[in-house]
Amino acid sequence: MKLEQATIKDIAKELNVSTSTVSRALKDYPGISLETKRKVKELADKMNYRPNAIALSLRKSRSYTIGVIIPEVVHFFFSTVISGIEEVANSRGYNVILTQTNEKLAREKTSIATMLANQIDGVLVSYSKETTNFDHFSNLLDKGFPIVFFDRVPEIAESINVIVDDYSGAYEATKHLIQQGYRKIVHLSGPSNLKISKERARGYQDALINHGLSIDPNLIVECTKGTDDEAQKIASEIIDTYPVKPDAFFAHNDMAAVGAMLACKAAGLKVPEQVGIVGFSNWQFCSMIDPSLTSVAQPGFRIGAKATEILLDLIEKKVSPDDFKSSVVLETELLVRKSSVR
Amino acid sequence: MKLEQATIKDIAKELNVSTSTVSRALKDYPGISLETKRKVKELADKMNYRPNAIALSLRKSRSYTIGVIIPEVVHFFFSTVISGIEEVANSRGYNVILTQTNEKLAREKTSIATMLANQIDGVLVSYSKETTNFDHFSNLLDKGFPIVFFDRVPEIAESINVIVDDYSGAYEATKHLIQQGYRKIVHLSGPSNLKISKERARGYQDALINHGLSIDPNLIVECTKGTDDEAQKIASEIIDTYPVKPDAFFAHNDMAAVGAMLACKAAGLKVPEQVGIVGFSNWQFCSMIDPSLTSVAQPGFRIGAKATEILLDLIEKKVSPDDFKSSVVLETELLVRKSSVR
DNA sequence: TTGTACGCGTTATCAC
DNA sequence: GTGATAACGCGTACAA
Repeated sequence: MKLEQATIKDIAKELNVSTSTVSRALKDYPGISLETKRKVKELADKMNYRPNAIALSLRKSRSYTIGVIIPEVVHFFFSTVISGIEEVANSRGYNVILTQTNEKLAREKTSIATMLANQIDGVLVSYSKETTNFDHFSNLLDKGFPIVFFDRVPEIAESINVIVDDYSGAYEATKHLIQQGYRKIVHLSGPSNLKISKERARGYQDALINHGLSIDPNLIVECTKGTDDEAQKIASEIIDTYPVKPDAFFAHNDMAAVGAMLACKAAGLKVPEQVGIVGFSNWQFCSMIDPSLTSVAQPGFRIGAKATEILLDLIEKKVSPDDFKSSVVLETELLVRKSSVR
Repeated sequence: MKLEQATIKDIAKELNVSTSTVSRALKDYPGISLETKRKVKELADKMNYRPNAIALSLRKSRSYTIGVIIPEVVHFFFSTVISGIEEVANSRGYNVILTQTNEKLAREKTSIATMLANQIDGVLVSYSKETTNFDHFSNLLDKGFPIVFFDRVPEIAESINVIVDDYSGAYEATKHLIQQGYRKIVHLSGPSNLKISKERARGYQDALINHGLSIDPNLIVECTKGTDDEAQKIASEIIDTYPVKPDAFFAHNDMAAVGAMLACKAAGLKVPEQVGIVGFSNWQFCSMIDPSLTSVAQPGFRIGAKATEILLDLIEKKVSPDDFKSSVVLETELLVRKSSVR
């Protein structure tokens, strides 16, 4: 159990020098004889000495650890973001400590608390669906604690945000459907308290208007859960009961798009001949399903990487919070596949 | 930046008592007057005091943090495992620090090293595809450092392993194909240095033999990368060039199964009428593709949860390593869908 | 009932 | 060129 890691003290004792000498020798400080330096380094190597990061943290009040708070790990987009975070943090010598909130506000708060107790240097956050009040974040921001939000970002003045251009992603997707000749386009939207949902809906609406189509409020339906089952039910109902049959679905995520596709198949509607479908996020399965699903790709890895770079720069004072008055926006990319081309 | 967290010292000064008194009052130690206790707690509350976990770690040489080393985060199975780990660790008051190796041995070694420097109490490992030598783990095990392996486990005596019953999962999958009347069953296997690959291949072979079929070595093909592209190429080649046409594919993972499915479609073969297909892992997309994919479900969440329970029990000395002479094996479940039923 | 002193591992500061 | 000491925040054996 006890790892019995060698300490600077052990080396000092063995060599009959002081701990300070050892410390300096190891760090190539000036004013240490080459001879001593050599001996110390040699022994350190032999004893497999590794500085105790905890002791360093205590001394410097810096842990070289950042926290990550996300709603869910089992999620293609978020896991991709984590991958980007991991990559950058690792290459810059930081550890990543992770918690998922499972979309619970309470969990979000306790996570922050324990992370702070662990002296993390900063935190990356995508908040839970339950979160509507941001005091637990603003308190920290006011004290100058480094926080970078990504994807799900609060609409408060002090926050530093990294997001994708949901508006233009949705705009391009809708425009694509229109250009393919679809006219009655349903939008399966996300939870309306999330800014990303609003932006996607706005992009959808503007695309319609700019192409001379009118907005039919009946064709905008909220899918709160975002699962394929839920979307399938909703889409089936629209197909069965609406007087004017829709000829396309633009879903706020890929699961919902699949739900719509299944509903079409069940109703005997051919995709893409009769109904066009576009999703959002470009999950792995998009290219595997039949017909393959057109989707708006979000650069998850880059979001994670960018957010981490900013956070670490903040921590290391290479940039100031004032440099981020407006959100950092990364571009989406529409990947056209079979589900929307006729 | 500086969070200026209140310390025990601040409270002591404010109240004109010693730090030890404060410490004891906060922990309800005997021999503290109710009055003092009340005052201390009140002020601690007011100052929003949180014990500094780093200082505690240093003092107790216990960090209440466990490390997790996995090949990839963007992976349905592994992210599910992480979720299970997170859940249990969190509920028992431990932090989780995460690194992905991207299947690189070098990364695996440095990860372990930095985690140790951070005084983690134990580590959960699923090793990289490059790892063939386990000295960097056995060294630690020999010193009694708690490690629990999951999914990809080393075949060394001292290791504590949590795995799924790959053998029986593969056996059942193959048996199912046979019972559905398929006879020329191809096995798209995984990298042969992974034990899980060997076990799955063994289950496949035993099922054939026990049902009176012979094993054709030509029908066992290794897919090292495990991507759908790779599998598609391999499957196409088999379909095109083999004298005896295969009528089923049992793949070591779902991606490969999808590759096989695409290859069949490209060759004009109907699934499941002419060719049956079964995958492994039950990724989310299995139910979304058409035809839906029969797959062997691995209880990822439970693997993560179980491995973490064991690790924490080891750390807290509730169990001894000797209690785990043999691997902990969790059962798989064959989820029959359309791709294998005619 | 409370305070003093020390140690966990490291480094900055001052002294020799 | 090297050593002694204090400090980071906390818990605890020992004193009072």
